[in-house]
Amino acid sequence: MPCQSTDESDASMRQRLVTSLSQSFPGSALSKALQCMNDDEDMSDPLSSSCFAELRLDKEAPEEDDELTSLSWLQDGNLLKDIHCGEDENGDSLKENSEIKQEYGFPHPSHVPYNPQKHINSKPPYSFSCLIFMALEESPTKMLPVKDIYQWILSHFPYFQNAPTGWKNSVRHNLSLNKCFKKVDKDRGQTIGKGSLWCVDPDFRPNLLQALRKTPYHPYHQLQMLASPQPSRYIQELRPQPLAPRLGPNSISPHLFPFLSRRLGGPSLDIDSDIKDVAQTLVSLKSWSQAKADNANFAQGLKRKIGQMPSPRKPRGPVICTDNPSTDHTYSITRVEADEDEYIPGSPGSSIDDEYDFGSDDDVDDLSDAEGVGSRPLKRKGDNLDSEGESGVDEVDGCVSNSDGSVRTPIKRARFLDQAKRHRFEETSEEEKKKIAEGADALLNLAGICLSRPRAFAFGAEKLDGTNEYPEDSDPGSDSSADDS
DNA sequence: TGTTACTTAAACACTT
DNA sequence: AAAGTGTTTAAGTAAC
Repeated sequence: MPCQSTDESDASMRQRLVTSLSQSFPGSALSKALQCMNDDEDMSDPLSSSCFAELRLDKEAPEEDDELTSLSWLQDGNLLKDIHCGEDENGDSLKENSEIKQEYGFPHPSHVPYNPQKHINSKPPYSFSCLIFMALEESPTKMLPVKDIYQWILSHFPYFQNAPTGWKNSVRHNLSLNKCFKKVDKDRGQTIGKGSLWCVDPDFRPNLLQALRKTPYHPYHQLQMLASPQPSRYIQELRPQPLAPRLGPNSISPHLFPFLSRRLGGPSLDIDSDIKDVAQTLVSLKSWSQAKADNANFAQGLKRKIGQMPSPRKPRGPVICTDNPSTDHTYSITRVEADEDEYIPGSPGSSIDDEYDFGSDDDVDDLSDAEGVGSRPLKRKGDNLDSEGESGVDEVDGCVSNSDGSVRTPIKRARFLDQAKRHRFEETSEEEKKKIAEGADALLNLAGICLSRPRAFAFGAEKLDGTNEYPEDSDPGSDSSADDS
C-alpha cells in the first residue's frame, strides 16, 4: 500500500502546508505564526534541535538491511496493520472513513488520534469516571446533577447519542460507587428537582487527574485548550513535570511536539507561542522526513535501539501517582496522601505532578509518594470501618498496607526508598535509552499517522473544530522510503 | 491463574 | 403512578 510520494521541494511543501493550515485556522494565531514562518525562509535544519538529531546522527548501526530506512520494519510486527493509505475525493483519508464506518461500539483504535466528534462509532477511550470527571471539571460550579452529566457526555461524545441507554446506568453506578465522586449537601439551597448535585471529592481529584493522564489521546484536551481561551483547570493540571518526563506510548515528545508537550508538561499558557511551536513542528517534521531519507542508518539504528526498550505495548506510565493500579480512582482506591505532600489544586509542584520529577536529586520522597507510600486507605462512602480485605493504614506508626495486603512498615519504606534510589540510578544510566524511546514513541506516532492519514501531522493538523482537514502533502513520511513499506 | 479495574445489566428503594 | 435518581449486587471482559 504505497503512499503517495512527492517530488515537491521542501519550500513548496511548506507553502502548501502553510496554506492548508491557514485555511484550517483562518485568522488564528496559528495562521499568523505559519505565515510568519513561511516568510522566514531560514529554516535551518529544525531536526538538529529535535530529539531525532541524536537518532539521525547515530553512528552505531552500520550493518543490516537498507530497507529499514523505509520503515518497513514497522509493519513487520504488524505495527501498522489496518493502516491504509489514500484519500477520497473529500480529502478525508480512507482510513478515517473506514473507522467512521466501523462497527458500532468498538473501542477506538489506539493508533488513531481520537476525535470524539468524528469517531462517533468508536467507544470513547475514557472510563466513565473520567468522563464524569471531565464533565464536572468543565462545569463552572464544579458540580452537576446527573442529568447535566448525561448532557455533557452526550454533547461531547456523540457516540452516546446512539449508544444503548445502559450507559446512563453506568454513569449513575459510577457516581454511586466511585469514591472520587460525592453528592453535594442538599442544604445549600439548590433546587434542582430530583436527585443531588455531584462533585469531585477534592481528596481524590489527583487520582482522577492521574487516571485521565493515563488514558491515551491527551491531544484531544490539548486541542480543546487551543479552542478555549481559558482552559479548564484540570486540563492545565494534566501536565507532567517538565524535567525528564517519562513518555508513554501516547505521550508527546517535547522535541517533536513542543506545543502539545508544553501543554502537558510546561507552565506556559502562551497560546500564540504554542501555536507557533506547533507550526514549526509541522515544518520540522517535513524536514526531518527528508533528512531521514538521506541517512541509511537512521531507522536501522532506531530499530535496534527500540529492541532494547520495553515492549511498546507496555505502558511506561507517563504519569503515575503509584505503580499500584488500586491507587487510581477506582472503587477501592487508596487516597493520595495529603499530609506529607498536600495537594493544592493548580499549584505548581503540588503532589499530582511530583511523580514526574526524576530530574532532581532530592526527590526520593517524591518517588515514595508516587509509589503510594504515603497513601491512605479509602473508606467507602458512609462506612466507618475499613472494608473487609481493603488496605489499611495504621494511624499510629504510619505503617501502610498495600492493596495486596502486605504492610509497608517504616523498614519496608526504607527498603522501598532504597529501591527507588536504585531505580532512579538506573533511570539516569538509561538516559540514552529514554531519549531513544521518546524518539521511537514519536516516530511510531508519526509513522502511524502519516501512513493512515498521509496528509496529516499527528495532532497538530487536526482542525480545531474537529473536522480533520489536513494540509496537502504535509506528510513527513510520504517520501519514497516510507512509501514502499 | 488470580487479582484488579472497569463495564454492563438488573433489581430495588427513594424522591419528585 | 410514572419517571428519574441512587444504591447495590452480580456477571463478564480485559489487562496485568
